[in-house]
Amino acid sequence: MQQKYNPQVIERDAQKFWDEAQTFRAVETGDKPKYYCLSMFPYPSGKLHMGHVRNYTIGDVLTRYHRMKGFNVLQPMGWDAFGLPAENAAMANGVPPAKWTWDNIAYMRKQLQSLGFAIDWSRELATCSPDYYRWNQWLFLRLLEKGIAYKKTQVVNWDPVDQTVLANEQVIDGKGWRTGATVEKREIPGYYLAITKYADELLSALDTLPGWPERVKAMQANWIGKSYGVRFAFPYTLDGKAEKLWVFTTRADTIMGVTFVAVAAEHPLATQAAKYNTKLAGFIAQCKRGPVMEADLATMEKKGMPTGIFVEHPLSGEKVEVWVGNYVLMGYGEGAVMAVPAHDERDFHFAKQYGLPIRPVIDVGGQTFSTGAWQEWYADKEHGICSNSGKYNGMNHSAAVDAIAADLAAKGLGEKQLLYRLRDWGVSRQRYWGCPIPIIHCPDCGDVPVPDKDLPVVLPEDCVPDGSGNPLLKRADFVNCACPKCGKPAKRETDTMDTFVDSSWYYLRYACADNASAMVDERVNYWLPADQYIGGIEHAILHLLYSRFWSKAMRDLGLVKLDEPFKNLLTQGMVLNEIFFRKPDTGRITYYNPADVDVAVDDKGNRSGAVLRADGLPVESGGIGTMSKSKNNGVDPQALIETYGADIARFYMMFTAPPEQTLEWSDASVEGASRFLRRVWTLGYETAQRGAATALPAELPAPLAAARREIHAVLKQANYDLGRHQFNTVASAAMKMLNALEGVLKGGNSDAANAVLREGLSVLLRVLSPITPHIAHQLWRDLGYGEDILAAPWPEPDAAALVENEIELVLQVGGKKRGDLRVPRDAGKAAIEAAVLAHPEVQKFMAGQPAKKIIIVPGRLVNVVI
RNA sequence: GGGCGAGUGGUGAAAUUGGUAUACACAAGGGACUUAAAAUCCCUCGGCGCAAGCCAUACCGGUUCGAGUCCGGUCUCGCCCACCA
Repeated sequence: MQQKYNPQVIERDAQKFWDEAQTFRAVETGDKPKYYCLSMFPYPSGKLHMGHVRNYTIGDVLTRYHRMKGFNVLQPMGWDAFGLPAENAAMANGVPPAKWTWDNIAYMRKQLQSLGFAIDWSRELATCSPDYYRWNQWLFLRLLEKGIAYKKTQVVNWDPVDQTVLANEQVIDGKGWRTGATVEKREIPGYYLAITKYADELLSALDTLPGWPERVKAMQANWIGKSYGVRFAFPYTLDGKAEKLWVFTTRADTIMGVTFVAVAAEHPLATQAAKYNTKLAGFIAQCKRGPVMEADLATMEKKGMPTGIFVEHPLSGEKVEVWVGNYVLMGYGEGAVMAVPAHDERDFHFAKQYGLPIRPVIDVGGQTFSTGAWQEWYADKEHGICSNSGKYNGMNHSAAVDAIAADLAAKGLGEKQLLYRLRDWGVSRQRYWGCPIPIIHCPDCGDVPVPDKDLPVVLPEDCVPDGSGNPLLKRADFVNCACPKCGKPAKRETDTMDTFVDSSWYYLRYACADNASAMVDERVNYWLPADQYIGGIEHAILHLLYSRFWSKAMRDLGLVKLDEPFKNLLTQGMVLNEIFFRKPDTGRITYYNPADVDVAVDDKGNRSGAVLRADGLPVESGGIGTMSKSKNNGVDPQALIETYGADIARFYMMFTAPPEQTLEWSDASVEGASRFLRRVWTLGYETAQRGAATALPAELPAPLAAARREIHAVLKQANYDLGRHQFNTVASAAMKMLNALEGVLKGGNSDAANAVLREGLSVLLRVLSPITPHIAHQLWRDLGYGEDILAAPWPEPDAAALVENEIELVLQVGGKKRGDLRVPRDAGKAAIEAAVLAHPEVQKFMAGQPAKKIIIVPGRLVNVVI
C-alpha cells in the first residue's frame, strides 16, 4: 500500500475496475426496488463547465447511495446534441456542425468518465443521431393523426440573429432566450403542438408532485395561467351587416360600468375601421412596430384612438364606442376587452387620458369613489357589492357573475369560460442543425406526411451553414423528392424541429436505447417515472413543462403507462465566482480571471484589496456572479481534475454548499478538501500498518467508548441528512468521523483501539464512498474489508454504541443557560429535580426564590421557572 | 405591479418536531518541527468587559418557562412572471 495519497493512480485503477466488472450496467430485475436517477443531459458545447460537474456529482452521490442501500439503480447519460451553437461554430470555423458536435461529445464523454460517475454508458444516446430522432418524426406523425400537431400561419416571435421562430416561453423581456436579440413580429406558417389541450391536466397534476420544489410548481401554474371568466359579445351593425364583438372578462360583475370597448391594434375590427381612416391606420402601424414584450411595457404610456364604430351594450343596449388601445393584447382572450374605468386600473388611466366617462358600479364598504387618483380598493372584488347596476344591485362578485352570465346566455350573447394563458407550442424552426419535420409538399396533394417506412428523414451531415438562411434550401438532393401519394415531383419540408422536442422524451429512451424497431417498450414502464431528476432552475418552465406534456401525449397514444415523468425534482444552485475588472477612463471594461488576481487581507482576515498578479496594480471588485465567459470568472473543471483529481473536486462541490443553494468558488476551500482526503488516506495507511484487528471487546475504556459513540451518532445524523439531500453536512459528518478516529489513533496502540479504528474506518469509507468513490474503493481493498465497497451494505448506527451511562443536561434558570449537570441515564424526575435545585449555579440565580415550575426535556435540558 | 425565496462570525455554512446559537470547514493570529520553505501537528478565534457577567441569528413588536425556528409589522437582497382583462 502506498504511503502517500496519489489520486491520479487511485482514480485510474478504480475506474478500470468498474469498467472491467461492468459495475454500472443496469438490468431490469424484479428482486430489488428500482431507482432511476436522472440528470439533465448536457449540450455538447465543447467541454464541461462547473455547473455540469455539480449537477452530475449530485446525481452520482444519490446513485451510489441508493445502490448501497439495496436499490436496482439506473443512471444514464446522453447528449442534447442539436442546436444553434453548432451552426455558429460551423460558420466561425468552416466545420460541419455534425463533426463539431461529435468531436465535442467524444471529449466531454472522456471528461465525465474521468470524474468516475456511475453511469451505464451502454444506454448513451445523442439526439442528433438518426436512431434517436427518427422517433421524433414517428411520434410527430402520430400527433398529426390525432390532431395534436397541426399547421397554421401565425404571427410569431422572430429572432433576427438566429433567423428563427421562438416560442413565447423562449422570449424573455422581449429578447431571444439564447441570443438576447430584440424579437420581431412576423407572420409565417409552421407546425404547432396543442399543448393547450393538456393545460388543465398540466395544472391540476402539479398537486400530484409533492417531490417537486414549490417554486417550480408555482412558476408552471403561473405560466399555464388559468382564469375563470365570461366570454360575451357586443352586437353592432357594420355596412348593413349584423356583427358581434367578443370580449373576455373575469369581472362580469362590473359589466354595467362599461363606458367603452378597447381592441388590440391587430384586431380585425381595427383593421376594418382603418380602411377609411388614414390617421387610425397610421396609429395601428405604429403599435405593430412597437416592442413585443418589453419589460417596461407595463409602465408604458397608454395610447389609443377611437375607431368611430359604436357597439351595443349586451344588457343595457346603450351605445359604446370602440377604441384601439396599445394596452390590449391580441394573443390573449379575444384581443378585445370591455373597459370599466371605475374598476380596472388600466381602463382608468386610459379613460382619464382621453376624457372618457367613468361610472362606478361596485360599492366597497361604503367608501366614496373619486376620479382623482386610482385607489387599490376600486378593483376589490372580494368585498365589492354591485350598485348602480339595476337588477344586480346588492349582489357580491360570484352571485353577480352567475346572474350576468345567465342573462347573457339567454340572449345568446355569452357564456362562462375557462381561459388559459398557455399558448400552443410552435415547433418549426428555420434552422439546419435539427430534426427534419417529416412532411413533403406536393403541388397536387398538398402537405403529405412521410410514410413510416421511409423514416427517418435523414439530415445531411456535411452541410456548412454560412449565415444566409437554412442551408437545406440549397440541397437539391434533400429537397427534391417524389410525393408519397401521387409519385409526382415534390419538395421536402426544410424546417426542423425545436430542440426542446428532442429533450422532451430522452429520459424515456434511456430505458430502451437499443430498441431499433420501436420508440419505447415495456422497459420504459419498469424504469419510469424517474425517481429523481436533477438540473438547473432555468428549465423550470420550458423543458419541464414540455416533457410533462410529451409524456402525457404518449400515454394517450397508448405508448407508455405514465402520468408524470419525474417523481422528484432537485434544482441545483448555480456555481458563482468573484468578478474583477478595470474600467479605464476611456475604453471598455476589462474583466480579469480571479485566478490571476491576488487578494490581500488584513490581520483580522478582512479583505483589504486586490491586485492583478501580472502587474501588481489594483483591480476593482465586481462582486460575485455566475461563472461566465463575459465576466471572465470561470474555472475550468479540467484543470481542477488534473491538479487535484476527481474525488477532491467532487468532495469540494458537495461540502461547500447544500445542493439547491448557489455555490461560491474558493481556491482555498478546494485546498481544504484536498487536505481532508490526504488525512483520510494517512489514517487508512496507519491503520493498515497496525495489521488485522481483533473483535470489538464487550467493554471499552471510556475514551474509546466515547469515540465509538461519536462515530455512530454522527452516522445517524449523516443518514438523516442523506435522506433529505443535504450533502454538505454528510461531508461534515465524514470530517467529524475522521477527527474522532485520528484521536483513537493517537490514543495508543491496543487491541481495543485497533478494533474501534477498524470499525470506524469501515463506516467512514462507506459514508464517503458516494462522494469520493475512488479513495473509498482503494482503501476498502487495501484494508481488506472486501473486493468492492459498492457491494457492501450501507452502514447503520449501532444502538448499543449510542447508549451512555451518564448523560449531560443543560441547566437553565428562567430560560437562560446557567450550567451543566451529569446524571445517570435512568435518573427519575424526582432525582433530577433534587440534583438541579442543589446545584450551586442554579441556587445562585434563583436567589432564594421558590421554583414555580421545573421543566425537564428528557436527555436535553432542565429549566427552572421562578 | 404580482408570485416565490432568503437575510446567522472575517468567509462558506450548521442547528430534525420551539430546547446548549455559531457544528464542520476556510481565512487569520500564535507556537512546534526544519538550515529554510513546503507539508504536518498543537493552541486561539462572535462582540463588549479585569471579572462576575452582559449583548448578539436584518429591524420592531407578540406568543412561550424557553424563539434563528411560530405569529404580526418594517427594511434589504435575490429569482421568476408581468398592460393576461
